[in-house]
Amino acid sequence: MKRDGEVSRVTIDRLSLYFRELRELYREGFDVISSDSLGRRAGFLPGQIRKDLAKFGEFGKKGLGYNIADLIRNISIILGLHQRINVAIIGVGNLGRALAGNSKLICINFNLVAIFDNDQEKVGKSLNGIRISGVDCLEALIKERNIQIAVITSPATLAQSVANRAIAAGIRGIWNFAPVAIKVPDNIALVSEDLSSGLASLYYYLSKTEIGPTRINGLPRAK
Amino acid sequence: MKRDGEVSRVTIDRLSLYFRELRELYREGFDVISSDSLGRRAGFLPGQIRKDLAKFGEFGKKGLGYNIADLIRNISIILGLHQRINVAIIGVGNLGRALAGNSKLICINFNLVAIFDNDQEKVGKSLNGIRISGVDCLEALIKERNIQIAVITSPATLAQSVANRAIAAGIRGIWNFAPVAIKVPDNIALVSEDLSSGLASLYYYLSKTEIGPTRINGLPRAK
DNA sequence: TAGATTGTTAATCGATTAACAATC
DNA sequence: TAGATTGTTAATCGATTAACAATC
Repeated sequence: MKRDGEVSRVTIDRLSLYFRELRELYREGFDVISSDSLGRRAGFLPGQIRKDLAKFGEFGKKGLGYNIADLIRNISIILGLHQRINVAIIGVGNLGRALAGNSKLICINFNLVAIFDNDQEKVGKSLNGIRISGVDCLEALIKERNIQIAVITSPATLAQSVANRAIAAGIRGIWNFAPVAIKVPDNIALVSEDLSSGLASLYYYLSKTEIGPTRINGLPRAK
Repeated sequence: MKRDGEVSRVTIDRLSLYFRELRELYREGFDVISSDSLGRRAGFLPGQIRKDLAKFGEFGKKGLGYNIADLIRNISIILGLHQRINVAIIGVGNLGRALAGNSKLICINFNLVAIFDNDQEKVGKSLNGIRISGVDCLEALIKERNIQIAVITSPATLAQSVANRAIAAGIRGIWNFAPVAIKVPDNIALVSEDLSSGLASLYYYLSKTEIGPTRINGLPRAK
């Protein structure tokens, strides 16, 4: 998602982490927190938290800090989490299953209303109380159930065509987990999760700090 | 992972995306590619690709472009993907299962040598040919099998303690999928996947472009 | 050779950090 | 009041983009 131009993706990402930590603090019974303590718990500098929040309003009290319940409510409105958005999952592998049973994994309660798969063995069964439909019903159900976000957990080979069809049927956002770069028109929001890049950066880090006999004899390095 | 200081995490992430696209190009039978075409396919500006690669060496030929097979090999060495690193997965939910059956989802062939879960029902069964062990065996197996990376797919409540134990047992990197901020010593590489932030940014984008009756009456906006 | 494309430098842009006056 | 902590400005830092000479 490269459009927007107002508030950057990194800011929104951090906001969702503050949100997660604030809900945990709330659960633990705290009422108020300073940017300093929140930063220590969530792993950010206090100034960054204040700056991020200040982009949207004045939520704190000088000398006191932030009221946790209020801030949770406000971030929820900022991120638009209060919206009731219908979501479909396309592709019932283990990842699709993991996302379908969301509440523990994803700290956002999304409104899953359809699940699709090509496999006739799976069609008709249900997942978390929702019937799995054939991908041939994609367009019909997207329209019928007013689905706005498609979560793509299909194989990479099918991702682009499934995305095209979902967009043509009226979807407005795509959350792509298939390991492939999919293309969408400018007015469609696209977030691609790239599950392997995290692992790649671990490999990279480990190769640089490797000790002992397995030492990599280094590539030419810049500078 | 905030340490390092040489090449930034965003660069490494992009490198892993170039890698993925290059392998696809190779599969499609291409021999050579320019930064321009690669950029068009993977969604980056050609100059960015050249710049990223130039940090590690000179891999292209002026006037011609990059040899695909060579570049795949070189990026693989840069990222350290040629290392044989033993990996454990801790927590057998659907996400753990998805990652255990890696090859399609993750474009990196990691060397999974142990899987842990607390559930006695699961212990003893196998997943992708690997026996699930009780978490009580964590330290013993990490040492015995020389495991360097722990993938945490346990519930959030257990993540920190499991991380502490894995680190004490000698692990060097953690790939965390539990939705909680875990703390590790400076010499341990940590990559936390935050699965909900992508969804949050979709909600944010949709709330800003909402049309029709559901229009959000805006929060105060910066600037 | 002429056209294409790299590697790299310079210019721009944006994000993070430091610092502090305002104020609860 | 004194101490704490915000919101915000200014300084720093880093990343992206544009442009081009070198050269295949």
